[in-house]
Amino acid sequence: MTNSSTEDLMKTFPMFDITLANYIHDNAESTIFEAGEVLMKPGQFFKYAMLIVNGKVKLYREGEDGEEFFMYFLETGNACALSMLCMARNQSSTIMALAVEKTEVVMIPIQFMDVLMKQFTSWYHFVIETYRSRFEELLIVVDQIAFKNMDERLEWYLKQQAKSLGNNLMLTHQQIANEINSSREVVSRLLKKMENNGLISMERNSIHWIGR
Amino acid sequence: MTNSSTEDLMKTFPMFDITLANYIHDNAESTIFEAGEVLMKPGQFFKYAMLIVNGKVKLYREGEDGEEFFMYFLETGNACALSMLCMARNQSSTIMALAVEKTEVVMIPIQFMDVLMKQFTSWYHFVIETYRSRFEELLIVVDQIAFKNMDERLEWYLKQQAKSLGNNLMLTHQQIANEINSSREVVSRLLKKMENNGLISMERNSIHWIGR
DNA sequence: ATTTTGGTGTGACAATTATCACCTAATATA
DNA sequence: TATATTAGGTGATAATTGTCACACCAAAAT
Repeated sequence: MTNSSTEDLMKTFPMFDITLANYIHDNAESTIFEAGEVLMKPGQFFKYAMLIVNGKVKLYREGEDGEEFFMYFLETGNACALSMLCMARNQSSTIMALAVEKTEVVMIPIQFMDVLMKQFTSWYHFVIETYRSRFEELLIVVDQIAFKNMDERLEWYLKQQAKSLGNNLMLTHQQIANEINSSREVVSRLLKKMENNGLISMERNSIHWIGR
Repeated sequence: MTNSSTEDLMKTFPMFDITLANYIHDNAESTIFEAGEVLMKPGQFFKYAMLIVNGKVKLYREGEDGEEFFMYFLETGNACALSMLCMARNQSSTIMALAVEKTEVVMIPIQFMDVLMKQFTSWYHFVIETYRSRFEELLIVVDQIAFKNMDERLEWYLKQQAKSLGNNLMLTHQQIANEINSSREVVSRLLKKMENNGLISMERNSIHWIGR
């Protein structure tokens, strides 16, 4: 592995056994994705488990007509549950992962999974915790789209973005519309309401989250 | 354990180690839920991992006003990912599980989880496979509600039900409306269209799935 | 300096879905 | 048998969201 040392790995993934960190360091590749680069896109067969050593990644579900529906963030110390899922089934992915800032990813080739699973208890724990936490996030996404109207969904979306990216969000109305599967006009009108209610302030190309 | 023998367990969960099956048999309780009984409801703190030894269970996500949105089925040989999830966090559940037929459930108390995880590789594999497959199902649910209109969602819903419960579905329009978070009138009208298109036939209290 | 481009605002209208009112028919109960 | 209850059908209308048309303006490009 090129970029990260075993020590770096242990800092970001403190639940790892030292021998596990070494094993990963010896057998995985470290890749840097610049902001805006795609880590994983639909139709791609996936041969790696991905660990986020540093940075931030947005995960999207793809619609049949190429819509990109935002689901959740992966942050430093997270792993991509989907990459493991695709690997396990040797299936093409149905999601898109996008680096929102410069992101260092450790990519563990599929052939090492068996050894990792068999030899390292802490790897098992990590994989289970990864699934568990992504599962929880996905349940909240289901709540939002099953039970809530656009105004509440938009508010929740912005709150999530602000939590991960800070209160100054460089987003156009069109981008937001794409990510919540709505239309620019609807988003513009709802944002205007939110601004009137003092929940946000707006400028061209950016939204400042104030909150309640 | 009262009802099932170790041999029964091994038949339903062939990926289990024999020693694992024995361990579970010795330490878990077996419970029978009759059709219509609730296995797990929101607000309940969960102290067991649940394995479906026999029967069928419907999983719902609960809305704030008590709406019950259908997500997926658990069938013989499945486990409830959510029960593990709640246990792990000692959190109250936010889902509802309902037996749709007489169902035998093995309930493993939380205090045995650590031993299971540490001692039995086949238990680890099983838990991971459980999360993996439920995760996939949940992604498809997201697809449906994020991208599809009611007519397509209704068709998909009926197809799922028919696949699990057989082509003769004992469901009222009101029940269906509750499970897809719509209203009876909308469901009635859409079903009428589907009947005209030869996709289903209807009687009072039941729908016969024909398909394409 | 002028033009082009892209982001945003807004009214009019369309499509989808939800709600209300009221009806008929089948089934259950007194 | 008479009556109540529940399932289902249907038109009218409302609420939400999506689409179209077009205007305005700021930033970027020429």
